[in-house]
Amino acid sequence: MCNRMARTAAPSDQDAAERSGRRTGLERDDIVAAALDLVEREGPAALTMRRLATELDVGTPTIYWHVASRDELVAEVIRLQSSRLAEQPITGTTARDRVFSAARNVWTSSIEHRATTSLAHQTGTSSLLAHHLEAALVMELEAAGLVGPDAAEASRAILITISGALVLALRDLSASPPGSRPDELWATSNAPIAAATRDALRTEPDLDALSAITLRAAIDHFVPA
Amino acid sequence: MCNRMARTAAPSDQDAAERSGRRTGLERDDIVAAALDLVEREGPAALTMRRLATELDVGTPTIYWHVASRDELVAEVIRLQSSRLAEQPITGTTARDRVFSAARNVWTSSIEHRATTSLAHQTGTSSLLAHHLEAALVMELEAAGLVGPDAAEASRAILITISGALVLALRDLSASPPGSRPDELWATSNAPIAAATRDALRTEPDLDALSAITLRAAIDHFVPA
DNA sequence: GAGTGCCTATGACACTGTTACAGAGCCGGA
DNA sequence: TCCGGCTCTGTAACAGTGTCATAGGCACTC
Repeated sequence: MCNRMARTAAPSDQDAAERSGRRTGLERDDIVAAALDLVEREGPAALTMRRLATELDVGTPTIYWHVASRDELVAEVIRLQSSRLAEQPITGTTARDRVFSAARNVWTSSIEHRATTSLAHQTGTSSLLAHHLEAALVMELEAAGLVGPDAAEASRAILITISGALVLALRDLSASPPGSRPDELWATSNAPIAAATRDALRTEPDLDALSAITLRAAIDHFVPA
Repeated sequence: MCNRMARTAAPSDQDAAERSGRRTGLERDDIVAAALDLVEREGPAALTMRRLATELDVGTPTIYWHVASRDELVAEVIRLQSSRLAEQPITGTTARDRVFSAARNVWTSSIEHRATTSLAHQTGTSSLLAHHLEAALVMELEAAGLVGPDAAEASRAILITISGALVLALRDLSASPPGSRPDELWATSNAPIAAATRDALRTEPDLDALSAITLRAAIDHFVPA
């Protein structure tokens, strides 16, 4: 027992300079940054300890010296991405518009970095990823007059709407086995449904618009005008 | 080339009797049923080909003779569970109440069989799992006066609401690494938020109630009274 | 009895996360 | 100058995973 778990605490910034002539200069932050880059480039499945080690031209145990486990690495990757996403501009003049804008920031950035979003989703760290943007959303809710449990409830309802739409938007239809894609299901279904409805259900939805509409509905319900 | 992929088509029911004295009588349906049972008992992670083979007192290749791959097995498990979930009673007199009841059936059955729901979620087969209940929902939407794209849009918005709440309800907080749980995040956050709001965000939400409220909001917006 | 198909076990391959161990390179002190 | 110790890294391995090539057994038909 001795080594690992180093630098789990915060103070790891000022010593970056004096440690100049270490070995390879490989730092925890470098590993996390490389991991995030790898995920963004080649998807969540590419984030393998060996693969990441190869990317850094290093052995796998080296990574384990800086990071306790893959789970912790993933959490750190999500944390980094979360901080990069912070501080997005919120537009609008009315309270509802500003809340919508703040919520929309979560959606757009999740879609733009879908690989990282999927990774967070798979590892149950979505709340970590969205935390900064969620804080901005809560601030707008308070500005709209909601405080305490009301603000929490509205915030959660809004995020439920977004993450539900993300589930649909991020799933990989090409990876699902034949016969389990929605359009096939509706095509072979014998439910007593109008042909027009069936056709509508078979077409790929415009999730960007659908997400916006559902979001509006939630905001109109929870945020006072 | 020869064997596998057997019985991928439908006609596999009437020959169940005449094949009485085969070998062990192990059938594709038995494997799928055992897999579903295993998942319900010990969670999605327990569904391993070797584990399932041991459960059936059989070698792994035997499973691969009946089933092409793990993905196909999972799809079949979800399909089985979906058919078991079908035909749940819908209550209510008004159109909106009946739509709410149909949508609520998806929620309650997903929560009751959370292991299977998680499995479907992880493998991107959620639409397969919910398909029968979704069909019932669409029928109620048509009864409420929505047809074609309108019905499809309302159906999707409602399912977005439910699956979003399920994402929150099914995540395993104990598995997430320290520092990434929502209550910790809000405790350490320095966002300019009222203390009451922060406290509310730190408490575990009543997702059952929250899901119902958000669902009501969506229905009120999409389904005419 | 011989042959043909259906079904099954043995054993292996490539891959994953993780770690025990041995050893480099640099630091401070004697 | 040497030397111990700390920090970091490579080699090799363990226990898992999904998947498959191969060989064989069983029940049936001719």
